Amino acid sequence: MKVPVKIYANEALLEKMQQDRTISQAINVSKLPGIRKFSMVMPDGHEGYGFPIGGVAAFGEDGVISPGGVGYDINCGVRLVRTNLTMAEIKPKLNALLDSMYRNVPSGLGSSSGFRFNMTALDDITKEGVRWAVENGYAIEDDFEYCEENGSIAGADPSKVSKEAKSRGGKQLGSLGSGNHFLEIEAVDRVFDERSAKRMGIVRQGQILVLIHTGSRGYGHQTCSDYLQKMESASHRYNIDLPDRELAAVPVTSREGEDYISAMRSAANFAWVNRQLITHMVRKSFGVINSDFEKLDMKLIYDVAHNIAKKEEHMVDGENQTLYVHRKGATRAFGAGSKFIPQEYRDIGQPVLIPGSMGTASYVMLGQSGNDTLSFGSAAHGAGRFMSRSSARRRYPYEGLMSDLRRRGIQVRAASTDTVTEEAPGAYKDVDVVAEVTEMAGLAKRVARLIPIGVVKG
DNA sequence: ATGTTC
Repeated sequence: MKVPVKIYANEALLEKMQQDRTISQAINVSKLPGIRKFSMVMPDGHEGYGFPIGGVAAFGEDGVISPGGVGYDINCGVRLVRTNLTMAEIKPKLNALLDSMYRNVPSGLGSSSGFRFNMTALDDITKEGVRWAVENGYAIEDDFEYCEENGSIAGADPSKVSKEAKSRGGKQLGSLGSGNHFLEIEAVDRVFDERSAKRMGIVRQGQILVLIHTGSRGYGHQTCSDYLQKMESASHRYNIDLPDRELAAVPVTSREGEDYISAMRSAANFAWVNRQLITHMVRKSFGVINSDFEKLDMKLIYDVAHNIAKKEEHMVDGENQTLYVHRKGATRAFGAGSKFIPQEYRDIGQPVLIPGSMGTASYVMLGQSGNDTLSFGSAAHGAGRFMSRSSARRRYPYEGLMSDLRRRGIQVRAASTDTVTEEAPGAYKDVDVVAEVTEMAGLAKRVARLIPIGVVKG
């Protein structure tokens, strides 16, 4: 090990991590060339491909970049949109709203969207990200302001993305996908920090918000696969000693490394535009509540990436260093004062969105000052899976699960019964515990707890 | 996560 492994957990979360390969995977990561300070696991960590999910690792310019440290779903992430509606106003129209959202936003495995972009347009989109969406009428100016990286990460080069990735992804831009991806109608359940909540336009208990969780679909998946394959042989060529072949990695300064970074950034912009197009359709869907949805104040609160590697400056051994921070199932969580936080939030910290599993709470948090030293400014990304998909399917039969959710006041629209059972609340860790541990560790602090009243799933 | 073993 070149650096220690640091795990943020309480006893129960740690015990769970000890039952799969989470910790041995974090140890493997700690052996990679050029790693700085720690190989880390966030409180929601569990076993993943090569790197643990919930893993954070930063490499210097003498170090490596690894697709396994980003994940298959490049820039999988979450965005939160507010409304000025209350629970009482929306309740009578909730079914119509969910039907409208389910109709307007294609979901499910292999789903394609109603948008059609040719290859030139797709390349422009992945170069420019949300800036393209603003210029083409799919976003308002504020949407750009309230995305991490403005939803437009620099250095994307779609010529480094395969034709296959483009042809898979092109028809999927503006679709939700499957697995744990969702659209959720949330009601504010509890506010922990009124001043900060107000800054985000969260002003009362029972206020309705919309949470959108999806990523780069087949475009990012194919890009990850392509580069894992290329790097497997390249890793050997650069004499990188891999403790696990799933950790395929190359020097950040190598041709293969630079190509992957350019392709990954293209996929990241794809994901931001995907969440943006879905936002556009969600806003339109609210037409069933008010024919003029612009009266509903549906502003973007924030959009975070939780599967990405970012070039950032951090203090290491008393000097400012350029690092490639891999966050896989982990959220950037910069504290107050960072110039990378929108002006409106700069004195309170970067919003961190922690979605729970279907039917459980989600959290709005803020990056804490001092987090930079602790975790390169990172926090958890969700509840974290507790049970395998197959176990969840066996344990939670569809009909019983649906009636249980209905009893708790949660309406569900889903493309697949298997997806619903695989995503049963019991298949995940307790998000309340993850949020509490994240706060106690000094990574991010709780601002608001949200509870779902309507869910659209793939 | 994913045209879920192209």
